[in-house]
Amino acid sequence: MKKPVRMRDVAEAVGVSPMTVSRAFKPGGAVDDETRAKVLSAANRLGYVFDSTASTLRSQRTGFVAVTIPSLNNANFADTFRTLNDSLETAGLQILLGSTDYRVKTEEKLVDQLLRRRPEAIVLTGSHHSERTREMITRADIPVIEIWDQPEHPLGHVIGFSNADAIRPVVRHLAETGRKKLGFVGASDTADFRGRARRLGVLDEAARLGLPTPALISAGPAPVSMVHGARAVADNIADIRKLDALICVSDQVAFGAMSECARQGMHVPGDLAVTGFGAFEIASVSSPTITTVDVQSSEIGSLTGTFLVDLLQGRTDPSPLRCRIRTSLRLGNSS
Amino acid sequence: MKKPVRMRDVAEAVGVSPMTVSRAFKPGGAVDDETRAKVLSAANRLGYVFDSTASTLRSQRTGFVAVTIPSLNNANFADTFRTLNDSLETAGLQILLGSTDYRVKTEEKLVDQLLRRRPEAIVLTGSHHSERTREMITRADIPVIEIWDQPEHPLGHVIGFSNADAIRPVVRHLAETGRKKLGFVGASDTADFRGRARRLGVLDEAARLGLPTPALISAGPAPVSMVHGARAVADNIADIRKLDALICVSDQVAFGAMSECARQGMHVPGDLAVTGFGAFEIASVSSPTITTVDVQSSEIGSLTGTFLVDLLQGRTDPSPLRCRIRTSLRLGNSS
DNA sequence: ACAGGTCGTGTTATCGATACCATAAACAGT
DNA sequence: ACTGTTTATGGTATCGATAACACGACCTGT
Repeated sequence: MKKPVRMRDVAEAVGVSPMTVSRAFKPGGAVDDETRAKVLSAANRLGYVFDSTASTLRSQRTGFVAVTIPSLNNANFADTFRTLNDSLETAGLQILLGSTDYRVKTEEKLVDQLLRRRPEAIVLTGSHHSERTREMITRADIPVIEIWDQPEHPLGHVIGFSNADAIRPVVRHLAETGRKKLGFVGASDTADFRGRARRLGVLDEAARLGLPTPALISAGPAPVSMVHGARAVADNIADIRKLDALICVSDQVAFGAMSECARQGMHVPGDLAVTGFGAFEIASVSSPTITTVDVQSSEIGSLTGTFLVDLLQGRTDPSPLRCRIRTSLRLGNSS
Repeated sequence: MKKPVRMRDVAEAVGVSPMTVSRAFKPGGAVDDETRAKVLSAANRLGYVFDSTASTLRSQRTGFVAVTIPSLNNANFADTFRTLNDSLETAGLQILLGSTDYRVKTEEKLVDQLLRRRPEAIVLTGSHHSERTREMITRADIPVIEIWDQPEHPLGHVIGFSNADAIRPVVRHLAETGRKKLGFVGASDTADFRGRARRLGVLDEAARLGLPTPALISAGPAPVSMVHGARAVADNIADIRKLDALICVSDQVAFGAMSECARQGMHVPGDLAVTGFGAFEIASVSSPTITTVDVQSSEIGSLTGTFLVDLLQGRTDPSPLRCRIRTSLRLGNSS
C-alpha cells in the first residue's frame, strides 16, 4: 500500500520540473528528445501512470464522447458502434456508452449522467428526445450528432436516413412482382421510433400504389428479434395464409418469420414473400437469402467518427451537417 | 458564450457555502431537506451541471470500471456486456469499454490508456495477457476480474468456465449417437484463445473416447461468423462428405455451415450432425435447431456486475474469487 | 554587433469540487 | 447546571496536472 507515483516524483527523479515531464507525455510537447527519453524511462522505472483526471480538470479537455443507443443487444447498432469506436479511439477519444432501452425518460437520465463527465461531443441514436433532454444538450454547448434518422428539427448535426423512405422500394418491388396482400411485422408499441417510421413508410407507399392497406402484425414490445418474428407468425398463421408478402421490420424478424413459415409448411417465396431490413449477415447466409434494405450501418459509424474527429480538431466547418446515408434495396431469394 | 455555472454560483444564489451545495448533490449527504430542495431548484434554474471531473480528482473516486472485450461485433460478448452494464449503471458506475481485436498487444495499449482514467476496477475478457499488461494491472492495485475463462494463473478474481471442458459433452453426445468421424470448424489462427481451448477440448475428448482424430477445418482468421462457416464448408466439401459430424466453434459458424450443407445437398442431421457453441438465439430459431452448449453469457455479466458493486462498496470479502459458471449441453435437431 | 526569432525549460496560479476539521445549536441524560 | 451527542453548516487546504507567461541560450541575417 505505498502511495502512488505522481508527475512530481518523476520530475525529481530526472532532475527537471513537473512541467517538463508534462510536456514529455504530450505527443506534440516541445521537449528535447534526450530529455523526453530520460523522462519516459524514469516514468517507466518508477511505475508512473499518467492521471487523466487531473489533466482533464486543468486543461478542460476530457477526451470523452458520449454515445447513447437504444439497446445493446440489438445487432442493428453493434456495427455502427464498433466502427464509431474504431475511428474515435485512433484519435485518442474514449466513448462513454449508455443504453436508453427505447425510452425517452431513460435517455433523459442517461444524458444527465453523461453530461456530468463533460464529454466533448454527444452522439444520439434517433431523433425523439424529451424537452428536458433537448434543453440539457443545448445548454451543454457541445457538438451533437443524431444518427440513424432524419429528424425534422435536428439538435445539431445529422448522419442518417429516413426510415420511412428507405423501406418504400421494398413495397414497390413487391407490387411489381405481383404481390398485393401485404403484411407488416414489427414491434407493437411505439417506443421504437425507427421501426414505427418503417411501418408508416410501408402504409403510405402501399396507399400510393393503390394496394389494399397492409395488415399489421405485432411481434410484441421492442426490441424484437428472431424469436419474436417466429412467434408472430405462429400466433397469426391464419391471417398470414391469406397474405402474399410479409414485410418485416428487421432481418432478424424476417428470419424468425421464415423459419416458422417453413415449420408451418408455407413455402417462401412461393406461397409468401418475406422481406427484412438492415442487410445483416443473416440475410445473406440464410436460405433462402433475404430481400432486405442495406442501410450501411458501418458507414454511419465511421462517418460519424471521422466527422467528429475533424470537428473537434477544428478542421471542419462547425455549421450543422445534414448527411443522408444512401440506402438500397438488396434482392434475395425470399421474394 | 457565457461562462459555465459552478457550484460556487449555486451556493451564492441560495446563500449557503459551496460545501452545502456539494452535500445536497450527494445521495447520502447530511443536509436539511429544505436546504437541499432550495439548492436543487436553484441549480436547475441556473442550469448548473455537476462536474464529475473535479469531484473525481478531489475524492479520488472516479466511478469508472474498465472493461475489455476481444471484439464488438462478436455477438458472444454482447449479452455479457449488456447485463454487466445494467448492473453497474444502477450503482452509478460508468463503463469504459475497449476492444482488443483478439491481440494481446492491442490489449496492452488499451489497458495502458484505460488505467490513465483511474478506473476503480478492471474486467478483462479472457486470460491471456502480455507480461507488461499483467504488470500494469498488478501495480494499479485495483480489483481485477477475468471473465469467460478459467485461467491457470489468475490476476485476481475469475468468473468463467473452462472452454475445453464445456465442449466435451458435445463430443460424448456425438459418440453416443454413433458418430465417429468428427470435424472441428474454427478460426485458423491462435488469436482466439477461447476458440482454441474448445478445439483442444474436442481433440482431447475424442482421444479419450478412442475416436479417430477429428479433422481440423479452418474458417479463416478470428473473429469467425456465419459467412466463414459457410465458406469453410464450401471450401472443404470433399473432406466434409467423409465425416459424420461437424463440431463448430460457435452457433454462428454452425448456422453458416448448415446453410451451405443444405446448398450442397447434404442433409442435417441425416448425412451430417452439426453442433454449435454459445446457445445464441439463432440456435433455437434455425431449422433444424442447433445442438449447442449453453454458457449463460448473460449470467456472466450480471454476476460480474453485482460482485463488483459489492466489492467496491466493501460489502464483500476481497479475497480472490474463482467462480465456475455451469455450462450445459442443449440438444437441438441438428444432431 | 545587434535586433529579432526559435527552442527548451522553469515559475506561478489555477481548473472545480470535497476531505477534513471546526463550530454552533438543539437536545438528552445524569 | 453541566457534559456528551447529534445535526447542519462553514472555512481552508488540497487532489495532480497544465495554461500562461517569463526567461536564458542559441541561432540567423543584415
